[in-house]
Amino acid sequence: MTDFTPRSDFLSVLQERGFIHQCSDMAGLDALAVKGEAIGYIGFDCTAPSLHVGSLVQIMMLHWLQQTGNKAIALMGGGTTMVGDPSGRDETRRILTVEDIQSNKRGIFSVFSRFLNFGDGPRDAITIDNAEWLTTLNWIEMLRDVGRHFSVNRMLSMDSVRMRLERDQEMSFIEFNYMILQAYDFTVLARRLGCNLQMGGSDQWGNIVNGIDLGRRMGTHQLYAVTTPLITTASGAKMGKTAAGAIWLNADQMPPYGYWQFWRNTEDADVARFLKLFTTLPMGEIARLAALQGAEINAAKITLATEATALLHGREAAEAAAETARKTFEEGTLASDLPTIEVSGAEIAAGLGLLSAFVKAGIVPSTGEARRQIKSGGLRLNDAIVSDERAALVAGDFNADGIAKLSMGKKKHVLLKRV
RNA sequence: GGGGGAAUGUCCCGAGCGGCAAAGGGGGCGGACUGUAAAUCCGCUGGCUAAGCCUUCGCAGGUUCGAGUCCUGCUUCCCCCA
Repeated sequence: MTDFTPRSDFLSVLQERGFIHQCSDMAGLDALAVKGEAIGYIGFDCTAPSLHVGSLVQIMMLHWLQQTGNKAIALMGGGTTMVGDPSGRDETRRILTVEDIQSNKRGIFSVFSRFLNFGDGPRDAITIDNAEWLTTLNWIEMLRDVGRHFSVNRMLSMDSVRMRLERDQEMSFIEFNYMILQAYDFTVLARRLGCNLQMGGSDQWGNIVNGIDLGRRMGTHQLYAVTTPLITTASGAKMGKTAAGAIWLNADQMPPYGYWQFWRNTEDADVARFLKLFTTLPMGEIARLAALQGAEINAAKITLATEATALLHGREAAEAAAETARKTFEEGTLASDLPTIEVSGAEIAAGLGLLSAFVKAGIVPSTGEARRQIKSGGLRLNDAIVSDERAALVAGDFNADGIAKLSMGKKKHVLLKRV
């Protein structure tokens, strides 16, 4: 961003932590935030049962908005999800059923309570679903009150539309309307709740500015926009897509240990940036951690992992994950809260093959894959490399507590528990 | 409505004279080197009761000893004309 020096805590924090990609009017917004009068919202799609790390920057922004004495609104896109945002997509989104959207909404909301304090007080965060007003809209009224303010010429020139047209890709009318609905949301929130700020990812800039524009034409108070940069890793990959798939925020889809590991494996070059964005550690502490060199930077990664996990899953779960990792990687001993799979004594007595055991543990998808991994020396039983693909588990492979450890590579470990 | 083109290994892109478990990438996984990092190098990347068997090239039939490849019909998508 520019050299503007904000006076408000809100914009100061966002600026020094690297949240700001674009802002419609820093000075104007700053003046509101100084008085604690910024009322900002971010819309969240309900296309999946859980948000993933990609939305975390946005959530952190709402968190800071509230922490710095302003009001935060989490808008659930129950209505807009029925339409589908074409931004950043080169294909039409799958149309979800209303039931799917409802259950997705519940899953997503469970995450917000970790980052925001909800309630009825003036500084409490609130959540609201745009289905509330979008589903009852009257087509003719909508055209007269809102549609007249939109220029199709300009809509056609928007990135999300233009790209589709240039590539000769289909864009349905329903998607074409998405930006109108999002702009309309902004004005509804402005009128109902006094909302004056919309935040979002950089891909939302066009949609947000449309909302500001519509607000002006429809006579709301002045509205503002802030967008975050697209967060990629230093090697250019999008955040949150890894080997195993997306990094979900809901614990049932990504347990705290896995979440901790995700942050622990951050690239060197990303550590400082991520500490600023995804933890609430003071800037001084972050500067100290960022100065670490070479192998010492691992200490910073551990802090990053624990702090980020604590924000989402609580301090206790984060410490437990850190301890599990310490035992597993530094001591090479058994940590009891690694993922555990139970097997019956009878099954073992019958001669459970190692190949099947690895499949059962969910480490490999098929025995074929297990065989391949054995050939390249990737599988281990109790830390000993498995070389015989015909081997079977025997009683001696289990320790006194009836536990055997199966591993693939350095990072994947699963315990087998005999019951 | 008329004419033309496309669909391939269930991650993606993409070659494929009738003998094909099917070239090559990307991505991913494992190994070496390291620091649970990056970069680099090597290997692997349909399933199984595994020297064998089974299932894959949009769907359904057909020709053939043998079909991803040829023929017929269908579905979906794209382009041009109206």
